[in-house]
Amino acid sequence: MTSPQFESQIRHHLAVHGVRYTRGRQTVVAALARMDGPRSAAELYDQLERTLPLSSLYRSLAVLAEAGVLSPHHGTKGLTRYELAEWLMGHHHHLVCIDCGAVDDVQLPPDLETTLERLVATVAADRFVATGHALEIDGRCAACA
Amino acid sequence: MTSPQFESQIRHHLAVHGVRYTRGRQTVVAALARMDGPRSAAELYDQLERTLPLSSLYRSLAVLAEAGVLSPHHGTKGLTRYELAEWLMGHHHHLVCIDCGAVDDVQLPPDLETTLERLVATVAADRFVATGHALEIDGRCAACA
DNA sequence: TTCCTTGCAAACGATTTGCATTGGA
DNA sequence: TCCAATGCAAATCGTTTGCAAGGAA
Repeated sequence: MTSPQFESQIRHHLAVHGVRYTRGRQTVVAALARMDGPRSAAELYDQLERTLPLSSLYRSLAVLAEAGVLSPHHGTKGLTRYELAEWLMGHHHHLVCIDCGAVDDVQLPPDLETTLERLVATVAADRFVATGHALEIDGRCAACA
Repeated sequence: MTSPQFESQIRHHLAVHGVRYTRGRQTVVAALARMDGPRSAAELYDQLERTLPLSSLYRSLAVLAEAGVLSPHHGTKGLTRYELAEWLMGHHHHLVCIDCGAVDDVQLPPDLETTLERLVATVAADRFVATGHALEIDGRCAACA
């Protein structure tokens, strides 16, 4: 199912947060771990061959996101897609193809990530308490260029 | 209503695109021009004191976005917020409140924007033809902090 | 006239919730 | 045991659409 290392990290994380890791929730996490990008409730529903009711799916996604295991990603058409949180997947940014819509992950070289973090801190400064950031780079992927 | 310079630029842009600049559409643009960040249909509806029916509002937003006068921004809670396109507003980034979902515009100081552009160019490098970028800074706004 | 736009209400699709039942610590 | 999780169906909420009436060219 889920890669074993995620399995134990998540189990521990949820235990600490007093959240049960039930079969339904494990199923959702396992499905997402198999994916190569964020997925919506409907997409997971299909992927799981409709064995898990949509309402349960939504509830699992909400609980797991609340617990910090998943992070929601709001995309086109009002769909919310979820992916494993950054502490599991690693901090990354997105390359979004303006032609085909494909989303690729990019990890910045440490020095650039540091630069970006300093930049964010400077900008947020007094008017805002920054807790995170996301850089989206728009352009054309190799296939579309 | 709308700052006169926007008024004429938009009017010309729409004429070129064969799209009428009706009173309803002018109202929507004027309302957005007064805002300091992207706004959803519901927010504009309230701002306009419910004088403009929601369905008309949605239709105006769709037409104006399609014509390139507005750009949509998909945010928390499945809401789509719109703002004047960058060719009108100038390039900027967003501060997004993770509690209330409010979105504020930030313009980076020129040196930081330059830094960011260099960073983007470096990252995109060979695998991607970058045409733009968007930095989202997540955190808590003054009201929610 | 001939399109395009508007308003109202009904329709939609994604997500949430009430409630009775099941399951896990 | 006992509270949390689940499933189903009904309810919500943002958004879209059908249709008839109101402009503008």
